[in-house]
Amino acid sequence: MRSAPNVFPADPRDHDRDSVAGDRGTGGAGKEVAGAARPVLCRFTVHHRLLKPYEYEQVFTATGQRRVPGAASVPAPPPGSGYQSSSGGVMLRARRNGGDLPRLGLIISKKSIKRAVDRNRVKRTTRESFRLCQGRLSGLDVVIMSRAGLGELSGPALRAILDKHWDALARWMERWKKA
RNA sequence: GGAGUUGGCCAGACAGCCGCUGUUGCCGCAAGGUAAUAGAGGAAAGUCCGGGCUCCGCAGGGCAGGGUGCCAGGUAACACCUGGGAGGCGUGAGCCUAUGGAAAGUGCCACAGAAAAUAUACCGCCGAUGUGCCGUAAGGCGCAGGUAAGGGUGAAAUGGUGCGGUAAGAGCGCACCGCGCGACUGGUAACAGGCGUGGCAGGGAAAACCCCACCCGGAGCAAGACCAAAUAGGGGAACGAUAGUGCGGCCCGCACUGUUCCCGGGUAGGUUGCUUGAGGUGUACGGUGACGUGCAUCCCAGAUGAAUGGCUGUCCAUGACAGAACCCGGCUUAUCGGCCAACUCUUUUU
Repeated sequence: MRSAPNVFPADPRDHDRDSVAGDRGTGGAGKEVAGAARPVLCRFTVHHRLLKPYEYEQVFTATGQRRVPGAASVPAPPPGSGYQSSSGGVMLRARRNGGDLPRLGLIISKKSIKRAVDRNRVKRTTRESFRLCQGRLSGLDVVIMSRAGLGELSGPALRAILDKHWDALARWMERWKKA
């Protein structure tokens, strides 16, 4: 016993959300205008995260580092599909995942940042920065690792470091698209 | 007003925008969308105790090992809390105490000191008693010996003060204090009080072993339970007028191979355990109190590569220590600043 008129306008809205590059937000009703005015790109859900050890392993294999010797389940990547950089206590590794969504994984070790409060703060700041920059990082799996001393940085300082990383990564992605 | 003691409370506030996780409603086949709502702490920490819960096991007794240690109560339980006793600190409110036994035994106590435990004679005092010598004598000098008052050493040296006593001294005698023992009185008890009695038993350490009393199974949510690809391949059933191989001269038959189904197993992964609880708040009653009982009312984080955040503005005037991971009760440690209540001391005024 579902009301038929409600079904119809809900469908196109859903498609807008799913397609990342969708730029046709000009709907008819007032509610839909408010919904389209929101920056749709700045969400951060479960699908934006690396969840399984296998997914982390793919990134490490693509950047030429095999962490677990027995991880034979990861197929050998084509050359040039991975990217890595390191500066300011932040190590970044990335690979193309073949899809549109960017995905983020965090490895913040207890060894590098001692206090749980600092670890949580670094994770939150990194996620927030990734969330705001994800429009330039589509189709990438990114893993952020921490080095010692990262816990002493303030929020703005950490954000500046991450912005540099995102810039470099986006440039690398542009070059690959032209080639 | 100043100084302080105890107990309790808060842990920047507000607004806007963008995000995250759970729950509920609606929409959607689903993925998901949308609205509402909730979303770290007083210590969430250290993991030092005590429990619940789970599995192993079945715990009745003994041994070993470990824990606790004045008494009574509270509690699910405790090493916690409350009340009391004893000792100590403080003018006081109050605070502190690893607070059973060292005359059951074994062992230890550096240095110093004569001696560190059956006490002892280094200095000192005496030399009444016995005796040697000198002297007419009074007496003197010695020896045997007496002595624990005084000195010195030490953390600690056979209880302290006073009087008597003596050759000098000594619980040798006496008084008071301290100590031990005995019965009595008060108290549930720890203990206290006075009475009688004993001349006094000797330092520390039980966080050395030990003795006494009481208590204690082990491992922990990565506990455990369930679903279950792939791979390996165990068991059972059914199907075989007919297949293949082996046994056999042949048939029946037997063994293995076959197809289908079921069971078992449990890896990757997933679900659950997972938050309604020795729960909070209010109130009445009982109790000095910890707390208990009754009634009413509320639902108050539940992530799992791990949510509770970011930016901007205003104000107070710069916000410390710090982040749940099965859950409770405690302890300990870290901590910027502030508020409230009760009480104490002191100054001034009335």
